[in-house]
Amino acid sequence: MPELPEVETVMRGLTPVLVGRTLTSLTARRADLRWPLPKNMEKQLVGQPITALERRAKYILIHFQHGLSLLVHLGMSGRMVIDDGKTALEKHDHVILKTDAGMRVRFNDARRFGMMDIMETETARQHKLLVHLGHEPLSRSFTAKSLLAAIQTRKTAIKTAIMDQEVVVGVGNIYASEALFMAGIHPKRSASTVKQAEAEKLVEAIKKVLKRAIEKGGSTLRDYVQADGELGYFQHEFAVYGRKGEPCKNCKKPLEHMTIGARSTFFCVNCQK
DNA sequence: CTTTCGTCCTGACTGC
DNA sequence: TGCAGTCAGGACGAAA
Repeated sequence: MPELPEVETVMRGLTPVLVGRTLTSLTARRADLRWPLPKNMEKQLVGQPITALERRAKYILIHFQHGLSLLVHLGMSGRMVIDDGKTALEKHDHVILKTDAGMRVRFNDARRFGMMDIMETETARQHKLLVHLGHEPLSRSFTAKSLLAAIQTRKTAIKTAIMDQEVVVGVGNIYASEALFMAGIHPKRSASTVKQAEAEKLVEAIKKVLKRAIEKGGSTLRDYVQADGELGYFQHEFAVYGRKGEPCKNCKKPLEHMTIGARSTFFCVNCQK
């Protein structure tokens, strides 16, 4: 389940394989993922040098020299598998990229919640999927002040609010539970009731939780092509997520579970108010 | 405008 | 062991 740290890790792993290389082939093995794949992907991108990779929210942008960019979202089950192009393709390998260095990148996505699109690099920020995105959580612009401004009129649960990409991007279901636990805020609290001091703690917690996860991903990136060629899916140590009934690491009281906005939520009723 | 809910998809897991 | 049913989840888009 790729959240921001996973996407960041995948992007960092792809960078040395792709940047500075020329795309020698691109094969779309089906016409759609979540939505139809762009028309003539191959014609638009093959033969072009890749100049840079970038992450925005949970999207990866692959920039090409001729001014087009490939936008990729991993969805729920999307993976980027790097290999030398000599092994057999696997089930759910939907899009295959090859470079002039002989490396192959396979976009494998069992559930097909992922997506790809091609856009002009210059106007990428105006793309309908990117234009409404809120602050990057690890940027300086994401502060208690900016968070409060975004949520002070919102009556929805604070957990739902921080998962809203217009408020702050990249906080998915898992890290939302983790960050709220770290900040001592009950996930069901109305967002509008969050006070300045709590917002400060929450912003701090979101940054810390995400940074820690990226560092863990980073540690597995030393040899970015792992034995199985898979990038960036590392073991997490969660404080609350998936730990219903287990003792709170803080107070030992059994952790609780509830559904908020149709999403599984874990918290400590004693430590989070 | 805000908020909720349905939807897409398939593998993993549960219960009988 | 097999099968049916349930759950998981990002984010759009429709509905309330």
